[in-house]
Amino acid sequence: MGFTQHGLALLPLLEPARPERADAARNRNAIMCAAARLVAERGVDCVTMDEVAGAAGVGKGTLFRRFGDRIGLLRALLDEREKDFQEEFIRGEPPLGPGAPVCERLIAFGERALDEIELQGDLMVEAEAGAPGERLLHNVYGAHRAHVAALVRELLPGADSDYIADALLGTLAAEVVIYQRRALGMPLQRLKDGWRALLDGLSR
Amino acid sequence: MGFTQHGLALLPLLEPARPERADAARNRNAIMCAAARLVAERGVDCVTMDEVAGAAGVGKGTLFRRFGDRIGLLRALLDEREKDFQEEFIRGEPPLGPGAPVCERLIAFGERALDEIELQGDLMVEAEAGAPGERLLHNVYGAHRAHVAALVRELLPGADSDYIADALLGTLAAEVVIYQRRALGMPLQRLKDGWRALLDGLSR
DNA sequence: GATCTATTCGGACCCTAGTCCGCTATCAGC
DNA sequence: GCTGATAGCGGACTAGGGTCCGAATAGATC
Repeated sequence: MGFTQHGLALLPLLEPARPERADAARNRNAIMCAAARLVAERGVDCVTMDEVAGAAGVGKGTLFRRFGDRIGLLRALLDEREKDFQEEFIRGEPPLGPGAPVCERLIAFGERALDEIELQGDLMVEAEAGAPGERLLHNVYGAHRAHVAALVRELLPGADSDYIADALLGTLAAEVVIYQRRALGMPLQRLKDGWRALLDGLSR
Repeated sequence: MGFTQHGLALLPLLEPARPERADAARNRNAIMCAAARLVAERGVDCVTMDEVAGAAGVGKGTLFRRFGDRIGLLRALLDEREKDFQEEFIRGEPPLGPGAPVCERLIAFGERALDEIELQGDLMVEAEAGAPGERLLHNVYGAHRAHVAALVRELLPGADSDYIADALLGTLAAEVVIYQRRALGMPLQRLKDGWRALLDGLSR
């Protein structure tokens, strides 16, 4: 497994003026590989930062310098797939990407997001669980929000698209989806149907 | 300020068989008064459990024995008002209580919930920020969910009322509302209008 | 290759939530 | 009142996240 530089998720952000030093890059890679392995082996909530540092063969200071905090590290682990997702809904094929009818794109967006949670929900829940409100201020939420709001603006020209975007994205928060899937035992398909019904209801 | 026994929020829960011992009741009261005072003075995120214990004149063990954890203490602080809220929407006057048209009741529910967040949002955010998903498993969410789902079931007989309840309550999560109010600067009235529009959209 | 500076490294340290268990106070029954 | 079982108390202790700063290293410049 190989990881590239940058821990951000919004697309074409300017790279740092000076490239990262060789030892720093080596360590970043070692840390992310170790973290990914430990998380896969033991589950995200049974991995401490000390263990990650130990497994990567670096000191704790290095770990925190690179990733800021635990949440930062987890987000970095999710970053690759998130970039793919963003690429798909911004420039990818319909129905997720441009070209399909707006309502179809929204449906596809939700279904894709639910699939992603199905795949790495635990990690996402933990990564969202930082300081209260932090996830909402982060790039990932911002990108999703901007995308959904833009589509809603097309779909319902008079409506408060920003508010509706938050409302819709609320149903796709990993915490909520995991609760519905595990605690309530709702099948994935039911959530997809519900999402579609929500959009149908709003656009009718 | 005086606080009564019990830390739960769902309505007529059976009281413990044997009433709490006198010293325990005294300590509970001292702790809650101290906690309420410290939170009011310094803001909820600047109060540690040690400080609360110190200010209440009890040991740390007592604090944790009574309230389980930090979240438990904060929830207990919110409990009185939450009980009032539940009383209002279950047995109170219309439009919040029974008697008004279902849609009106839902609108009133959301507006009341938003007002509550306006009043003690910080505390609520912090109290919701426990282990991921914990808030959803708690009595308070359960009670709100049951209420909203029941109303939705009446309003839209064919729909997936449980799913819709989660979707609607997502917009009333303290974390989201605080984000909209503070980070995005949305006025409270805009959130109330948005809530109403959401319900109009769904019931149309 | 020597030198110099900015960047990075790493582990000792701090803070706070939460646990544990021997000691103490309460109160029901006598 | 006395007494014994039971519930409650409290502070020393642990664990894990996050900080700090002197030491070490990369890599640009000469």
